[in-house]
Amino acid sequence: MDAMTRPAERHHHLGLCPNQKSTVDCEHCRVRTLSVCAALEPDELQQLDKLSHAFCVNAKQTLFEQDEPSNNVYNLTSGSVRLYKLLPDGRRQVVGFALPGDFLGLSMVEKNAFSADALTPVTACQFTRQDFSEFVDTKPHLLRRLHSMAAHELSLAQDQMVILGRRTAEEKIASFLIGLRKRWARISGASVTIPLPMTRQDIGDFLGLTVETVSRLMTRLAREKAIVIVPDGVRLLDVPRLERLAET
Amino acid sequence: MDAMTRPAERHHHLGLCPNQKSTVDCEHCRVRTLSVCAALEPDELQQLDKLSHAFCVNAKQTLFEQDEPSNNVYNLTSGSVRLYKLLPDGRRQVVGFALPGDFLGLSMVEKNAFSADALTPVTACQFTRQDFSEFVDTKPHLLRRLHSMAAHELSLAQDQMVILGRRTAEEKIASFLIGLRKRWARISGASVTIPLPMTRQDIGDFLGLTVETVSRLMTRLAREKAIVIVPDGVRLLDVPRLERLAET
DNA sequence: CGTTGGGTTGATCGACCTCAATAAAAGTGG
DNA sequence: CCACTTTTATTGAGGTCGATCAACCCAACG
Repeated sequence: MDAMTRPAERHHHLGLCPNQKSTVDCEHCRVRTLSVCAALEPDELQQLDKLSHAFCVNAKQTLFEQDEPSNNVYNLTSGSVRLYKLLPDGRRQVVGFALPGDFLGLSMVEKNAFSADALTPVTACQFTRQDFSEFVDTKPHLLRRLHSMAAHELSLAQDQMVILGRRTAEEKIASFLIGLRKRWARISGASVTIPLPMTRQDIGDFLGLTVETVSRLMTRLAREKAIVIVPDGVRLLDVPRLERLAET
Repeated sequence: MDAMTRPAERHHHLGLCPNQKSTVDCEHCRVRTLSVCAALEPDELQQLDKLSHAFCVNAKQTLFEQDEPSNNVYNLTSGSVRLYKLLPDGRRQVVGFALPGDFLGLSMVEKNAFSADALTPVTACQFTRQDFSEFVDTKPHLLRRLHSMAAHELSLAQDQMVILGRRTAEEKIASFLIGLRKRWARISGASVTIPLPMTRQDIGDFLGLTVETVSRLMTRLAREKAIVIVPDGVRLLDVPRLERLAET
């Protein structure tokens, strides 16, 4: 899978950001049909492209931080991003992982509700919030699209509330794997091997568990032949069993 | 507080729905400035009013159910509503409580993502999803408003993820009380006494706790003079302390 | 009245956390 | 390429917070 090549990219030295425009051409953009751009006609796509800045960072770089003014919005074209909130005492809650095609800044509010940093090298189309907001004002169908993506995000957040509030550790892990599999499938097609660009700590902070619990349960699922742990990813052997654990 | 009069209304016999239109007149609607209607000009308000059906149910009645086609959307004018998801084995996660001014059906999708039932007698402006959706299509600024309300919902959902994933039981209770206080303040002005139209079980299902834990911690906060438990509500004595427990 | 639903309280249990050690992998500099 | 550090992952032993199980109270209501 294309997605599985990313771990290699990790080895770029920090600061050596690949010297490329994030998309040479919106027409041939690999994530166009997944992203907010799916709502646009060719001519509109061109107009929007004029406002776009190629954006590109290496792993571990910060895109933006919680409570800071949100000057930019991003349409992610490759790589993955961790979205999280910090409590004053350092506890962390990961509120989501952004994958190619995802839009950061859907709500177009003044301040960032969370921090975002790159888990892998990331490319994106960047817009100033102002530019993007003004463009949206001239294209009601784009606003519709934005709204429907926000509605989808809300639905995912509510599913996550069920997972956090009412599921056991094992069910949380299974739900996480099944959910991620579904998201990768939209992007790069169905596969039993799914990339895990995030650390165990990140997974724990997403599921309300400790690193140790995540590690133990992944090991146990592997011992019981439900999964195989591979470098930077996981292979799902017994999808039905995982789905049973995760079922709504 | 007006809101505190609701518990008395609870004693209406089921089936005896108060015989009144939910709002005689949009112009004088008490929740207009809070609700989706705030985006509308007087003439638009009139147009929308033509599509509206007065909706009115008693406590414990169902508004709509998870996974059913969402034929209607609602603009809540009085009362409160429990929104929840059920797992196949009966575990329940309350994903939110809707209060006057809240809109149910923000995302305008085909199927309900959760069930909703009245905690108190409820009045609302009801629209068919079709009617409302078509109306929205003619009013981009209304779509903007809808989107901004959805963005706000998303933000609340993410805050709830932090509460569910990374807070202790005591912090959960404090966050819940402080959060609800803030919401009631928007509706009926600041007050130290906040109505709790929901049961301890509902609070537990919202916070990922059992009834017993909710009860124990409320009792403890009361014993320590942080709150006073009153019929169908709570009086916050030591707001600073609760805010410290709840702080972001 | 008896029944029912909601709330409180106590005793006990266990899932997950904490603390600690080790292992494995990735980055760094000579 | 090899030593060294740093980061991430795994595993074990023991503790704890909140769950479970059970009893009881009380107000509402038929």
